[in-house]
Amino acid sequence: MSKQSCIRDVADLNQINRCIDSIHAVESSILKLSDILKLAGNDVRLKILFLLSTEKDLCPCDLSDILDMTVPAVSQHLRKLKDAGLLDSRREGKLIFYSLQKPYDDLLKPLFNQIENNTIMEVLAA
Amino acid sequence: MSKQSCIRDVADLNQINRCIDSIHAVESSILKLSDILKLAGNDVRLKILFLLSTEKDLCPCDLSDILDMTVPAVSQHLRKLKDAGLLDSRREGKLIFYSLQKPYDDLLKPLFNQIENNTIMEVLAA
DNA sequence: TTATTATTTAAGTGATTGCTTAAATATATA
DNA sequence: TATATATTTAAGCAATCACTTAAATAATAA
Repeated sequence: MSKQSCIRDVADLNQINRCIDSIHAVESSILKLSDILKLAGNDVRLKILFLLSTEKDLCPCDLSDILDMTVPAVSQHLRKLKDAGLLDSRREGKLIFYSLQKPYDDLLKPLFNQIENNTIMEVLAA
Repeated sequence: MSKQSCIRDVADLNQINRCIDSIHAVESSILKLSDILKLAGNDVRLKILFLLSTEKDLCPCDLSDILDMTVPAVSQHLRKLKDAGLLDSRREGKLIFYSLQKPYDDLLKPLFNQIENNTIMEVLAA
């Protein structure tokens, strides 16, 4: 309540208060999820996540070849995903292999399913 | 094939080619989805989408009150979502009501379910 | 008409993004 | 050791983001 931005008397205060409560209840989940989606909301990173949802692991070098990008560019994306906890990494000699953390795999799976069935395009065509 | 960025002989060419093919097959879906996730990857917009997944519709004025934000700030977020086709709008007198387009509701629902059950936090705790 | 209200649009701004190139680090091999 | 390879880090930069404030539109009411 308090400072409303509009002075309409048509406002459904029930609805507004319900919404305020609803958002308040999930605030931290929303913040967490929006951080994850921000990372996934980049085509290069989404490709990396998509690939790692089926491949066991990949190194920056592989990804540079696959995505046809500069190695440092790939590395910086991997760093972001790693820092946010989406990826795991393990060293094997000169190579460093990145893999997708299970919980995030579960989280993103429904989206990737839509990609693989190409339902994304169909569903969003209308 | 062609220009590889690393000269390792350890590379699993089968894997790399499989990945290249796999990405190529879903390229346009990935681009589409990353655009959507980029929009959802902002806490204000994610809140708007979340609210509209349960509320029939809301006006900028409502959202300004609910989210405790300036009306123009809200309006500009709504514009982005509308431009991308995620939202519909209908005028009713002075008010303009925004609602979530069904296909996107379906797409986002699995994520919102995890939010409402607060499984997001639990699942991603480890 | 004029005034009020709801919304959008526009301009300005500081912060962030995603690349580039060059340099630094780490590991393996000769 | 010295050399080569894989990766990261750093600096620089144009582009984008998300807000702010002020002005413009649109619809209603006096």
